[in-house]
Amino acid sequence: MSSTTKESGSRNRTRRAILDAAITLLATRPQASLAEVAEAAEVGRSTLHRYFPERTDLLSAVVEDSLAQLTVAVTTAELHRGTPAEALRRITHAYFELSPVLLVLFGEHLIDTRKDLIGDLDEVDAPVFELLERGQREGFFDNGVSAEWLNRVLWAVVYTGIAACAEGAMTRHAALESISRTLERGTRAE
Amino acid sequence: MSSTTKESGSRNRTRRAILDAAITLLATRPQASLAEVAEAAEVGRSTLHRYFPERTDLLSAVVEDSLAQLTVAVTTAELHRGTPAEALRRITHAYFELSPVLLVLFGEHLIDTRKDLIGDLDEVDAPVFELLERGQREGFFDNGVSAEWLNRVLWAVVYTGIAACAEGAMTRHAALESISRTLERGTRAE
DNA sequence: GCACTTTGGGACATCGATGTCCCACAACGA
DNA sequence: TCGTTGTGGGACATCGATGTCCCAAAGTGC
Repeated sequence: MSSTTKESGSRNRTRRAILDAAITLLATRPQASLAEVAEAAEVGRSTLHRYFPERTDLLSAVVEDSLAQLTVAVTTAELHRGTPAEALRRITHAYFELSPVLLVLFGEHLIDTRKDLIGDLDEVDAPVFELLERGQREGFFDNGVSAEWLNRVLWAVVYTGIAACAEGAMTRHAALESISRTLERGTRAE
Repeated sequence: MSSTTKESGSRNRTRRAILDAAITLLATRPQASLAEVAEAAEVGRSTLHRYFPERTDLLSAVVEDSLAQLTVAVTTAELHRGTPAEALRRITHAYFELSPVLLVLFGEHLIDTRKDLIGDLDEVDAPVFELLERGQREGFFDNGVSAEWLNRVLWAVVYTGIAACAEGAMTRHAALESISRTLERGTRAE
């Protein structure tokens, strides 16, 4: 509930630099060493250890920060507004823009570190879940599968687009278009 | 092109046991140690090293074996027969049954070891690609996205179902049903 | 039963990642 | 300017994973 409070200002900046670098790096290479993270953050290895004494401390902070960013995105999307189709498009877009965060959260390494944060993830995308259920009730989304399944598919398809971009197989625009199209068709009711 | 040829018979059995255990284990824990692999295969660590001197040797063999299994599955599915919808259902089913193999191939750790095997993967599911293109030509599958995209979505959705099963969130039957349903709707033309 | 093959496990060296400590130096604020 | 705060890098100990070697024991086929 508080991370950018207190502290000297320069401490906050350093902390953010480390976190940003870690998220970017761990998104593509979850097994990256702390030395690599420090280098990516343009920070000494001892400084990194000063902020995050152990590797798990860094991992936890990365996941927490990712969840925080995700929360902001979900909240901003105001999924209760407009038609389910429109809201789906908004959240899809929002997820896509959070590429590194998605990658970090989707990668399974968080399982190794903090089991308790998995529950937080469910909490964070509760609004998405509600959107999916609302869409099902209103006849927009497929009722033949569970809302949980739709949620999983949402994540998977967005992830696929991000991965395709990362490989250079598609442009961001093309990926976003394909994601939206496939999701709309795959999730809507007859 | 040859792996179960020659050799003493007991060597083949041991090799298979190691490979099977490795695929199963690495599917869920790509970073598992060689000691764990040996234990899972009920084999001494020195025996493991005798068959696969280095870790990369084991990883390569695992990927090669996975590709071989995938090849058999794709060939057996005879994707050129029947309607695209039927063929899609067959390959979906086949992929799903190969859960651990899919997990191993989908996990990115293969990228670290043998870049050259990625091309082999494209080669292996070339028939799937052809199916998707055929379906597009015949008006069964969505023409608004690329066949490559459809292929990625196919993998992603099957993977999602497998993951859901692994977490105990769904039964295998429910997962397979959801996968098929979502894929059919998500990929077909208007 | 005998010779050959295969196996299991211990002992050992090595390597990279991690974590700790310390100290000189730079940055910053009153 | 001076004291406080933050930083970078080196030295070091530790740990787990990896890889090598060897030998006694179990398994296999003739």
